[in-house]
Amino acid sequence: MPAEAPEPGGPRPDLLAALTRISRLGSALTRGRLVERAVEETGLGRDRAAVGVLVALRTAGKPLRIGEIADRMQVVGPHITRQVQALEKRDLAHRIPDPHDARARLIEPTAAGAEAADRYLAFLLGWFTDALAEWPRQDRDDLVRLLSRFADDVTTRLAALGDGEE
Amino acid sequence: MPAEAPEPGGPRPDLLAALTRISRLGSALTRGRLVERAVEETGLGRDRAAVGVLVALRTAGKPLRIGEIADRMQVVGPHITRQVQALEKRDLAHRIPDPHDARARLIEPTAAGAEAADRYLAFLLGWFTDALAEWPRQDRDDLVRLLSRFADDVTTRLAALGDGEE
DNA sequence: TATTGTTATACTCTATAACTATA
DNA sequence: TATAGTTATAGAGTATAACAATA
Repeated sequence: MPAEAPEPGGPRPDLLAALTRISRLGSALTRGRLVERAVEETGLGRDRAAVGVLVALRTAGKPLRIGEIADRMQVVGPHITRQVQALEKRDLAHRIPDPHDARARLIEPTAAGAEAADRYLAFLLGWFTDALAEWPRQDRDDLVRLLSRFADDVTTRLAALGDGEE
Repeated sequence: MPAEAPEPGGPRPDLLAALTRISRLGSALTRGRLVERAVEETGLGRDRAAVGVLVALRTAGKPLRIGEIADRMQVVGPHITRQVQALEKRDLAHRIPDPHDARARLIEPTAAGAEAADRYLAFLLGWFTDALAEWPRQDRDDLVRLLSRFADDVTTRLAALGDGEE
């Protein structure tokens, strides 16, 4: 009987299958060769974590405080402190005083750092653009639209999980 | 001029924005409280990695060799060896001889292990079902369909990156 | 000689705790 | 007293290298 018209809110096996695929994809992207190649594309070593900070700064488009970077990347402060120190050593970022708060410093990519971040992003964007190149236009548009909304929805719900409770 | 009708294959800023969101979502899911809660739901400790193995076995629906588990999870063999040892100690899985190859053993969840995996999956599936509950039916269907295809496409291309070259 | 798995070891990313300086 | 950041330390997850047993 349940084969006819499943209730709109019920659990869906295809959703489970999709989540399984996405989960695998997530690990493959995080640890796999694509990001490795993209990091190599920056011309620097293969320090993924530091590149992540650089990308956060680049996409922000303005200098950020340590705490702001940590929030955006959803990691704790000390981790960012260390990555920024690594970036500074290689002249990819530098600290400038925060005019409004002497406790804080603003982190800003150097010209070399900004270029490295751009190469990284261009490589990834190109790769995914290729991956979608043969898709029908409508499907591509739908995917980007729905994926963005999905990510936003889920991120919001995850934040709620973190705060008060479920 | 580029505001009118962008060429179908060109780079899209909205794709970059979507990738940024998805990337953040990925980290939040991997390290965040949702999976933590789902793992707690199993009734076992908070050993995410071991639960991953259990889920791989459960979704396979049949006993798997160490190498098969490693392939599906896209990690190396020694890692699986250790997780399976942990599962065995807690009576969540056990090894049985492979009738076709005396070098290998087949890993099979115990009843307790299978139930734990089911609780984990049910929790996650329920959470995502809730997250999509207020979406229009059509959008939900499209998302699941396109997301699955996207994951498959990208996984295939990633595998190609690993093999020959690209 | 090639393959399956194990043991031992090391590395990457990230967290927690304790502390300093400024607000 | 609360907040921003740093230093020091620890842990989870996963990789690499060397090896054992069987094919």
